[in-house]
Amino acid sequence: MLTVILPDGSRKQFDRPVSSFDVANEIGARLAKATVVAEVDGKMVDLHSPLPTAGEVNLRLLTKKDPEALAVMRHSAAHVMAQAVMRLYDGVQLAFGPTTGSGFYYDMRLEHPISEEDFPKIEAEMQKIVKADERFERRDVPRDEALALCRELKQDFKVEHIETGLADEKTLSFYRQGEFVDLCRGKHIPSTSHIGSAFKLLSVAGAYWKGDSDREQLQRLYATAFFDRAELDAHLEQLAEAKRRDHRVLGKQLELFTVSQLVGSGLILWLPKGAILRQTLEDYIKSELRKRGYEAVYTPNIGKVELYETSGHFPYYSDSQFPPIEMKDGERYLLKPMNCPHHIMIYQAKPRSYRDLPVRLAEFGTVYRFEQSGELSGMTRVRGFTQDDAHIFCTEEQVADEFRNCLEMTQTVLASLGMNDYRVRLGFRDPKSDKYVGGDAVWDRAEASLKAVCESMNLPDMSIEPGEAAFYGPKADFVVTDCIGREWQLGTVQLDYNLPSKERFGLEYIGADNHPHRPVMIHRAPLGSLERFVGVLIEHFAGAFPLWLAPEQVRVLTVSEKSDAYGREVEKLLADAGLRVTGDYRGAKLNAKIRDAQVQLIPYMFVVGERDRDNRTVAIRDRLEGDLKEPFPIDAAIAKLKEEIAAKTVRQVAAKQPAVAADRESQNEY
RNA sequence: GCCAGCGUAGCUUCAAUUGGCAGAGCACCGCAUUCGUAAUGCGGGGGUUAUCGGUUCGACUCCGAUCGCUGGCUCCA
Repeated sequence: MLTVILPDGSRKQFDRPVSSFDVANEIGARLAKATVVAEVDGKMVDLHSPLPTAGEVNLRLLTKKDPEALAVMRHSAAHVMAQAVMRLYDGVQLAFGPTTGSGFYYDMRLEHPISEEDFPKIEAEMQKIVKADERFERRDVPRDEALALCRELKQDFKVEHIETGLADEKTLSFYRQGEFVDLCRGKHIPSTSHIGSAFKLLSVAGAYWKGDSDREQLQRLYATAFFDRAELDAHLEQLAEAKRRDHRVLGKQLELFTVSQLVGSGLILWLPKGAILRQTLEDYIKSELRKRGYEAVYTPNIGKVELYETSGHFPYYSDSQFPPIEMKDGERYLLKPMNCPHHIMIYQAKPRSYRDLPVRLAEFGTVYRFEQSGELSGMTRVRGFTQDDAHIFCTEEQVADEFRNCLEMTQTVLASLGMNDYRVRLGFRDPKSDKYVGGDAVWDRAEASLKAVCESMNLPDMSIEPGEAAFYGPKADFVVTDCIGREWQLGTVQLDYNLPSKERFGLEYIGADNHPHRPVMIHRAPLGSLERFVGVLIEHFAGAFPLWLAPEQVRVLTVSEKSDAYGREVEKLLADAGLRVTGDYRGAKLNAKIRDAQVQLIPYMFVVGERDRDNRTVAIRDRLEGDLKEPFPIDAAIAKLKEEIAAKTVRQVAAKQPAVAADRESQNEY
């Protein structure tokens, strides 16, 4: 006797073997038809797989209204897409086909290079399979049988995967729909008709087998599916909208930055308006640094190769550096890829006492890294960038407080810009890799203290990720998502017991005991790189910056030439008050001037006509609120803006794109 | 670096029948208009169709190479 408990608490009893589908059918034929997948005691199961014959189970029947059901359907759609491709092209070898946060993909090998022109054909074939309403049938088989089956199907990747990735599995499951059979963990929808017609192939890309660039490159087909056409349309519209606020598009439109072929790829040229953004941010960071006891330093853009051999950067990252500049006498200089070795030289410029610590050396340091050409992207991935860098040299006892202060400063800075949507990633070493300097004991100590500090701070969405450490130490990265769903590391705080060590720079300070001791280093950059940060910031505000950051804060618009002289007077008063102001004195109509300023996302427009001239007032038009109606005396108008600037008020942040963001893979490929 | 796609005026707004005279809109410049909260009218300039080579009577269009960009993979101190 089986007792099934439904979410509403009601119970049903069965004395015959039943599946979740049978239970649904018992409740109602319509429910049975609408159910996509079931959850038994919290675990997802196929609708038609048998329930236990005795005892009690909690059963949830999931329909397309349940978000979990969507991922299951998309996974099934991935199978159907693979089936369609196999029908259209010969010799298809399947690799992995998981779902993602916003859709799914399938990696496969085939002779024919798939292009977007093939998408309609593939979609049409998928539609046929959906119409045929093929059932998804699961089969669990012992591993030797599974191997035999995959060999028979000539699926080399699946054979390899069973032999390596799934070496510990005793039985393996396959799913079949129609003629298509795939090694797969599941779960799946009952039959292909549940996919409906709201699916779309999105792009094709290369992807390495098992993510290994030394191995074969496969074709990856990206697609998405929804239960309703309207949801698909909304998703596609969101993608289009995200593209419109891409920092590369807005950067050009708003004249913030450019890249010149002649200067070189990945080298940002800051245009005057972009430079204002950057300067304003730098000034803000500088004021924070002063408050927090940092000292400013300046260091050159190159250093001898030996410096970076000692630090380890040169041997570890020689591939991603501009090659050394070689002098006639054999001296070699490197464009600096990091600021820390230079700052270490400053630390070492004189003997240090424990009384001096912590020493906090800050610099907006420009560094150069030769990123692979395929990686370059707008301002977010570049070959030359400036870090809001600083290095803290402190005693072991001071580490926790210093580290906490760095994290806290980063949080303060992000919060002041309305950037609340980020996650914190603790990058620890990968125990299997040998790319790290320093012994295990040092690393264990560093990771433990970093973890303890972070756990005491309630950081958002914190995760520990092995293999994400810097080669010299573990770190806490602040990771944000851009408008098309890509994650970027911005702020970072890194703990370093290695560069100070005897094997590297052998840093010392004299302790209270009059003996030399080894300091600990913290590397930190709240914004990370100015280039990347501004790129993300452009998308964060969709180009509509808060007043304190806006390159042009206010524009004076004259109603006609009759108010020209007064307009220029107002403009001068604003400029004298320290505001970034321009005036529009064209012969155009006011409506046209307003439209231009509005399109250029200017926070405030001061409209002046003859009435204003006579009353010494301005009519304020707020970018967000429109005409404020009541005219302001000039002084009051200036005071209003200065107040908003002083408070660094953030009035509006671009709407999030929920379907695009956080595209992390789910683990259902097997 | 790898896979795929795309390069037409300042513009990520785009057009140009099967290969047959490179064209609009916006922006820019000039003239007229003097206007009170999202585009005034008229006129004008602007192109070696990314670059180089090939096929052809003829190439924006077809083929090849190079450069650049885009999406993804790998990498990211």
